[in-house]
Amino acid sequence: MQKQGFAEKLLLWYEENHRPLPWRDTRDPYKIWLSEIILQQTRVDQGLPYYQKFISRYPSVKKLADAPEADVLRTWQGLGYYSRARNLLKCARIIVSEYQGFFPSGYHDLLRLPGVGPYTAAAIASFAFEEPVAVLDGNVFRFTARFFGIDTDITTTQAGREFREILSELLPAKHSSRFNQALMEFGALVCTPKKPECATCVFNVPCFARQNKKQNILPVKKKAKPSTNLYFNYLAIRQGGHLWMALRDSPGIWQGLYELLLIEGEEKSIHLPTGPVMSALQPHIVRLDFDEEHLHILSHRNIHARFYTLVINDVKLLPEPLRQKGRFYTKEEVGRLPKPILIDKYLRSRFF
DNA sequence: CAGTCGTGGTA
DNA sequence: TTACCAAGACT
Repeated sequence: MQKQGFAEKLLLWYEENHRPLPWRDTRDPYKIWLSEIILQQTRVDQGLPYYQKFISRYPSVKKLADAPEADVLRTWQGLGYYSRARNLLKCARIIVSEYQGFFPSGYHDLLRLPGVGPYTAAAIASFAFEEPVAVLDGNVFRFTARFFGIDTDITTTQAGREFREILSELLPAKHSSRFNQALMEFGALVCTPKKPECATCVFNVPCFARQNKKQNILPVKKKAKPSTNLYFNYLAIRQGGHLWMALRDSPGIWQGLYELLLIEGEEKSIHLPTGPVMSALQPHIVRLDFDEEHLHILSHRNIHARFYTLVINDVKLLPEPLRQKGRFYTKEEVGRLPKPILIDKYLRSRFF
């Protein structure tokens, strides 16, 4: 199949079938950047409401740059991969302070921004500035691997070089932005991971995977290593109408979000957690309840969480463990804090 | 380079 | 139910 014929067929399909999305027909780098960060490892259906919220609360990069991190994380709450939100804010502040509020237009300058990797830099350079660079996301890798029958593991850097070379060659001189978006949309709607729509696919005749019935083999992707278990005992400590919460400030899961008092266990246990923290709290406990274990699944962790509700008496001097990291918050304050979805769901069922 | 980082949807 | 995985980036 000739290069020009391929591009023409793809663009024709795109005009007829693409989804109308708010960031699609704009050249506004702010909107394109925002949508691309939100859509990293995230489906359009899940990301769309967040995009609307962000545009509504932060209509410009300047407004975003002025926001406190906790507010940005609260807006991001529920989307996951929270480093994206922290880097989003970092990046906005750099755009304002070092670029006078205007995004750089070149791939290599964009690549230096926090949270902007090879994919996102190419997407912004292409969609906002019509730079003729190939945009390689999961959709493009999948379609390309199937169509050309490439069995290189797409998680390797070698695959990056190999696929980039093929797509750079395929990229038309004109309408490269449209071409890139079309290829991604095609992967998302037709050449899907499971049960691709080969019967109606406009490329089904020349497609290697279709010819060789290897739609389920390609693309080749290294398997994720199995999840490990974590055992979280959360203490919802209440005093009057207040609830004790603390910031997770160390790098790792849920950095920047707020949670209840966490006592991590080594293994599954039906017993009340023990240790110095519990000992310090013990004399102040007025009431104690607990409920069944919640299993919270992350991409690489299984969190077995058990929540304990403690009501403690109104002492002047807080027990030492409670003074160190967090403090008591009112219900209104708790509602505004960014929280892991696990914590948010628990509080909605038992606290609010 | 391998490990880390969320959440929700699908088969 | 289990496994996969979605418009990746960072360390």
